[in-house]
Formats: sequence, structure tokens, C-alpha cells
Amino acid sequence: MGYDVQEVELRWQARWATDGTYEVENNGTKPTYYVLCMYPYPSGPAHQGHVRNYTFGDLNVRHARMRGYDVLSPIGFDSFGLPAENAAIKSGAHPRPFTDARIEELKASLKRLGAVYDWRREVRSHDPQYIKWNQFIFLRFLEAGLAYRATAPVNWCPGCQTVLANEQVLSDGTCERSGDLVTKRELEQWFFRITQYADELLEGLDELEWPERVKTMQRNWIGRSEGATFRLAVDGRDDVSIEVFTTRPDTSFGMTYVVLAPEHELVDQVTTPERRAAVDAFRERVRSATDIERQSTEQTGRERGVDTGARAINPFNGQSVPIYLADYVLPGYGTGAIMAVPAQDQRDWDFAQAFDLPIVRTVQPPDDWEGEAYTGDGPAINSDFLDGLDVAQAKKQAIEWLVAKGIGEATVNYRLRDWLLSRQRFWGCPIPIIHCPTDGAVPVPDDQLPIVAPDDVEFLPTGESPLRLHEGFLRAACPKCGGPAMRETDTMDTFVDSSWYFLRFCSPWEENRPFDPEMTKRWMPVDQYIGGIEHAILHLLYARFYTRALADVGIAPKELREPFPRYVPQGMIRMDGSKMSKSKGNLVAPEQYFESVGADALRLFHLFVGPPTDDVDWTDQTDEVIEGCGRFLQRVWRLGTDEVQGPAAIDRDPTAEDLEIVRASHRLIARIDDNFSRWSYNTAVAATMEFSNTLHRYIAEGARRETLAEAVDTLLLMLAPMAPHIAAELWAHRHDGAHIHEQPWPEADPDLVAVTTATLVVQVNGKVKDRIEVDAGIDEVEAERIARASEKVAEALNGGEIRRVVAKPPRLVNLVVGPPASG
RNA sequence: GGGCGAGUGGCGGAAUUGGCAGACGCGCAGGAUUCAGGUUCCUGUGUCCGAAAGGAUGUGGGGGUUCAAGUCCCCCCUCGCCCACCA
Repeated sequence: MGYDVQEVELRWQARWATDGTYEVENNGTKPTYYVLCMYPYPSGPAHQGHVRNYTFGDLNVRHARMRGYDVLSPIGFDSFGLPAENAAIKSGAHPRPFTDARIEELKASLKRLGAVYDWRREVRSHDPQYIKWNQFIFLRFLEAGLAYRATAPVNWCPGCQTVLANEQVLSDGTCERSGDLVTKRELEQWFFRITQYADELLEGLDELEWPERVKTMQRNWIGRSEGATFRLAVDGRDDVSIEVFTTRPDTSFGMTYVVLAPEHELVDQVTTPERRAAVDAFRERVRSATDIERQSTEQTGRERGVDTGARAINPFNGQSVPIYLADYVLPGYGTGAIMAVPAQDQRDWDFAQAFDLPIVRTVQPPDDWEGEAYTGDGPAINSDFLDGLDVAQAKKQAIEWLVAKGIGEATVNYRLRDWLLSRQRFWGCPIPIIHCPTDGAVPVPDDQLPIVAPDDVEFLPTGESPLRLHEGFLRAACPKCGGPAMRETDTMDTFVDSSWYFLRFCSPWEENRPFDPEMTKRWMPVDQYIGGIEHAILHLLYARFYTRALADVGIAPKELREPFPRYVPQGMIRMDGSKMSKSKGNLVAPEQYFESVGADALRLFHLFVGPPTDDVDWTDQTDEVIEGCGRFLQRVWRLGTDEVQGPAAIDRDPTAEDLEIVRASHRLIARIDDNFSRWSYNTAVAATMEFSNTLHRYIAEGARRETLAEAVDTLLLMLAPMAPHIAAELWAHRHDGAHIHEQPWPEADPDLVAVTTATLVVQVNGKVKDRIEVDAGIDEVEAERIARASEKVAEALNGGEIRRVVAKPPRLVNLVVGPPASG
């Protein structure tokens, strides 16, 4: 009987769907397990990246289920976003039908892959119910002071007369649509106060089972740095002082000038009349410069800054130093002003050189130091009461001095900024605010939620949100005074949608609240989170913030802090050196493999090709490897059907060879358990291949019927999470239609896993001279005796004196010899 | 510039605590089956010397620790990713 891949796979997929095999109730009694793949942006049929992602997820779901858990396996769609809006602008049609069509395509692919979900729990970001609770949460955050309004610059395209997302600005700073140079424009926008959680988000990382490099990325993103802030008097001015932040208060005696960011609020106040024109010209140049230009390291020299004419007093030594503006000081970090210490900071050094400013070393560099600015440790010099102290001591002393003087204190600074969530886009969740001329920004009352964008909108090729032109949407009564007011037309960043969808999955049918905290308690945190590393910073950080904030405003359980204690980032699929993606047009559709070798073979390929976190190169050889996986499954099929077993198997009392097969089966289980726990799926597949080869050899030499049947069953159980269709089909054949995925995961018997014999490697001076089969239980004395008895070893010794014996029974003996004793 | 990874046959990769380097697969070669191609099965396959037995050599390069190093330490080279004027 041949294996009709298509027929078998489609039949089982239909059965899993109609039986609701992977639907899970919220009132089960088994222990719970929550497996989650990052919900996808619906871009159409699945590509290989999806296949890889959902193969890992599905393996975890099926494996956990067989291990006896109630498994929550939900999926949804991150269905708001720019691509759909762009498609709408291009076609003039509303993004909703476009998005719904893409979702259906992606769903079909996932089902054809054999990935199983509780489809009753499907969540879509653009669903009015989801929008409602998204807005509800925003309003609670607003009440709690976690959301606020402030002005911030946006990318503005003068040609399109519209705001651009960062990804719409090309690397040369021009608009991707019109080619105009993009400028900055200040707008009133909404923020989430994520910085309030900076410390907790940082500390929480320590206990997460995430790859170290992802944690490092988050740590760097949060960017905690300890230092001091202190105030500098402005020479001849009692009314203003400049506050600076530094991580090196120990170097304060080396301050030879002060720098304000060009945007700093004190610039106008301190600039002297004779420098006014030069300062204004500089500020204008910085303002119109693109981020690229401003951050260009090419730029050096005098165009990078300007003298304000004002002077500040260094409180440490009373010296008067000039105040400059420089583009390398950023308005958003620290206090937007620095004390410049060129001897210990290379940027300050370069600037000082360009402007002929003095350089005073306050840390003694090593004797062989040939560089410029020295940032290392060393004794303080030229620093009065700090002289002789090392950097750490000097920092401490300097801060104590500032505190005693009452002009500064130790401070902690973060690189992390508050989360700007406003987007001047149509295809997103509307921000539920009404702007009233008398009452200002007024929250939409809960009973008016959701605020959903209208259907009768016209998409113009300007890129501007059509909400801004829709009178019916715009006009609203102020909830406070009832007067005429205008609706907010900005929508939320789509990262907002993805910051709590995993909580909604726990009780997606809730109509009176975002989710049921009890059900959240039952399922959360997610036991295994899987998704691309491109979300390693923002999505994961935002979701961690949201979870805490929801707990703190009382929507989620108080004790829920970390949503994803265990996260595995899968590697990306590369082709010709770049990421495989729809936009690059280098997709290799999974469908062709579904039709040829089948979903199981393609899944097996993705598991087998390498470690899950490694990138996969799609090459000329890839098709051959996929076919190899298909060939392996054909061999499994022959093992699992009577074709081989019937004529070949023998009824007999068990022999030593038969027992070896039983042992090999248990070793396979132990190995798969270990591999699965370490996410080493490539070696897990290799283990099943090895076992299959063992069984084929066993059959060739005459297999015992019962032993073979049990061994094949074990192989099928191990394959059930990896190649579910063929495993299900063969199991049903062999066990009267029973369902393999409802079988318990077998347990390896330690007695059978333990080896009874081992290969003792005998080395002479570290070189392998002999290999001897020995009893696994031998001790050191016995191992040495066996090693010395070896003829090959005697030959290699060649009369040399054994000076030392290293015995590690039962695996290795190393005989260390000197030269032959000379006569 | 900073941080984090990684470099193993023709290729993807394996080797959990230092203990037989190259599991498993692809490819390739030879053979069996076949009219032939395909399929399937068997055998071989790091490199060098050798007919073979066997020997030498071998995990980016150099040094070190150790009875023993792909694995640990130091220096260097190359590649990848992330953050990048963060005071």
C-alpha cells in the first residue's frame, strides 16, 4: 500500500477541525500549558518564515497535549497596519475587505500545514470588540496617569502634506512616495509612561528564560546609567542656572566648557547679544537637518557647534568656562546639557580641538597611553580633594561633595523614552478622545465605545488619513459640556494591539471587560512564546510594560508581571543573502511542497535543517534536503505498514538482539525528551532517523514480531508532534482507528536506557591506540588492567615506562609514558 | 565607536559537565534491481601517504593551561546581528 500524502494530510486536517481536537475549555482539571506564536500580520498566504514559526509552535502544542496538559493554543491576526492602508490608497477601496481576504489566505495555509488551534478563540485587531477593549484600556491608563499628552516631532513630508511613519522615510531622509526631503514637525501626541517601569522592566529580565542576546538588547534599549546631576551658575546671571547630567562626576575638575543642546530652553536666555545671529543661524541649520545628517559621524569641525558668548562657573574649582551649543548633545537625553571634559571623552576632545578649547587631564592614563581621550581607570590628578582616588572612589566623593554643597545629587538616567503611541493613520485603533474648545481633551465615555472608523471614506493618494476629512466622524458633542467638539483623528500604534492580545486569548468571549482575570490567572503566563527576533526589543518590551500596567490599574491579576517567562526567537529564512519576504519578492511558497512531498516533510525539513534560533539559508540544495525528509517518511511508512512487518517478522522468544531493540526504543524516548527540552529539534529528527535505520537493519536480520511492533509504535509516538499526519494515519491503521495525539507520551525506563556495555578507549600519551568493549560497571582498577592487557597498547608502549594512568571508566584510559629507559 | 553571537568535510549541521571530532541528512562515487530513466536497496565518502594493513594530519590563525582542548585562558583575523553622537 503506497502512501497518498495529499489524501492522508487533508483527511486528518479535516478531522482535527471537525472534532475540535485542539479546542480547550477554561474549566478543565488538568495542569495548564499555554503555547503561543506571535500573532501574524496577515499579508496573504503563509511563507516559509510562517511555516517555520508555526511548525515549532504546533510541535509544542501537540507534545504538551500528549504529556497530559490542558493546552491553550490560540491564534489571531495583527490586522491593523500600514500595508493594508497603502493597498487601500492604491486601489481606492476600504482596507477591511482587503485585510479579511489576506486573513483567509493565511488561515488556509496554516490549516494546510497541519497546525492546530482553538479557532473559537481567534482574535483580530480590527474587530470592533477588540477595538472597544483596546480603547477601554487606554482610558484606564489615562485615568491612572499612565497615558498623557505632549508635543513631539513627527516626520513631515512637505510634498504629500502628511505625516510619515519611520519606515516611509528612506535612508537618505527622503519620502518614499514623493522623494521630497522629510522634515520634522511638532504635533500634540499621546504617550504611555513606560519610563515609570524602567527599573522593573530592567530587573525583570534577570529571571527570564530568554536568549542572552535578546535580554542584552532590552537592557541596552532601557539604557540605565548611573551618575549625577548638578547645577552650574551662569557667570553674571543670578536668574538662570544650567543643570547637567554626567556619568563621570569624578572628572568635573577637567570641565573646560559646557554644552547645551541646540533645542535647550535656556539658549535664548543665556546667548549674548553679539552672538545672537550666529546662534540663531546654527539652530536653524540643526533644525532643518535630517536625523541622518545630524547623526553623521562624517561631520566634524567647527560646523558642529557655536559659542553662545555666555560663561558658566565650574562649582568644583570656581573657574569660568564658555557655554557652547553643539549638535552632538541631544535634547531628549539627560538634561539636554553637559559639562564637557575633553580629556576623558572623545567627542568632547574632538570638539575642543576644533574650537581650540583647553584640555585638562583628571585621570592619569597608563604610561604607554598613546590615545586621546582616556576613559579607563586610574588615579585622579589635577582634582584637588579627589587626587589619588580611583574612578569609583572619586565618583562617590564628588557626589558627596555636590550633595553637601546642595547643588546636585546622584541620579539614574535612562535611554528609554516614553512610548509615543499616536499615529496619523486611518487603519488603526482610533484614540477615544474628543477635543472640546472649552474642556480640552475629553475621554469618550465607556458606554460610547468602541469608536470605530467609518466605512464611507475616500482614500486619496496623499497618504493623509481620511478621518481628517470625514465630517461625520469628526463632529462630536463634548461629553462634558455637550458643546460642539472634534474627535481625535489619530489612531494607536499597532504595537498597542499586540501588547495584550495574549491576555484576550484566555477569555476572548468576554463582553463586559477586556478579559476575565480569573481565566488570565489560569492560563498566564505564557509557557512558551515563539516568534521572530525582529520583535525582540519593541514588542516584547511593550507587552511586558502593558502586562504590569494592566495589573497595576486592576484589570489583570496583581501578581502577573512577566507575560513571557520563556521565549525562543526563531531564525529567519534567507535567500541570496537577504531575508525572505514578500516585499523583496524572493518568496518560496510552501504550497508547492504541500502538493509534492506534503506538509509533514516540509515541517520535518524546518525542524531538521538546524537549530531553531539559527537563520536558514534557502539554497539550490534545499529542495533536495526537503525531498530527503520525504524519503525518510516513506521509510517510516513502510515500517508502519504490514508491507514489511508481515512477511519479515517472526514469532519467537526474545533474544539478546530483541532486547537491544527494546533498549534502543527507550534510549530514543530519553533522547527525544532531552532534545525537546533543549529545543534541539534538529537532533531530535536525527534521532528518529537513526532509530528508523536501526529498525530497517533489524528487519533485514529477522525481527521478532512483537518487539518490532512496539518499537515502531514508539517511533510513531515520537514523530507525532513533528510529523503529525503520517503518525496519526499509521497509528490509526495499527490500532483500530485510535488517535495517536490522544495517547500519553511514553516514559523512558531508566533501567533500559542505561548502557550495559561501553567502548573503552585506550590512549597512550593521549593518542587512541585501542578500543575494547567492556562492562559498563567496571572500576578504575579493572579499566587499567584491561588497558594494560591490550596487545596494541603493548606495541605502542614499545618498552616505555608508564608514568601515570588516567582512568575514567568505562569510557577512557590514558597511559602516560616517558621515553624507553636507556641502557 | 559600543555590545552580543558565530567560524567544524563539497554543503546543512552533531559532539550537555574538557575524554573516540564529523552523529543525522544532502551531495558525490561504486554496486544491486531496471530495456532505460526514475524509484528502492547495499557499500564507501575529512585531508595526505599507502594496493592494503596501517600511519600522519585535522575544528579561522598564533600562543598557553592540561594526561587530554572544537570545548578553558590570552592575542589576532573574518563574518553576522543589534544599538549607535546616550554625556
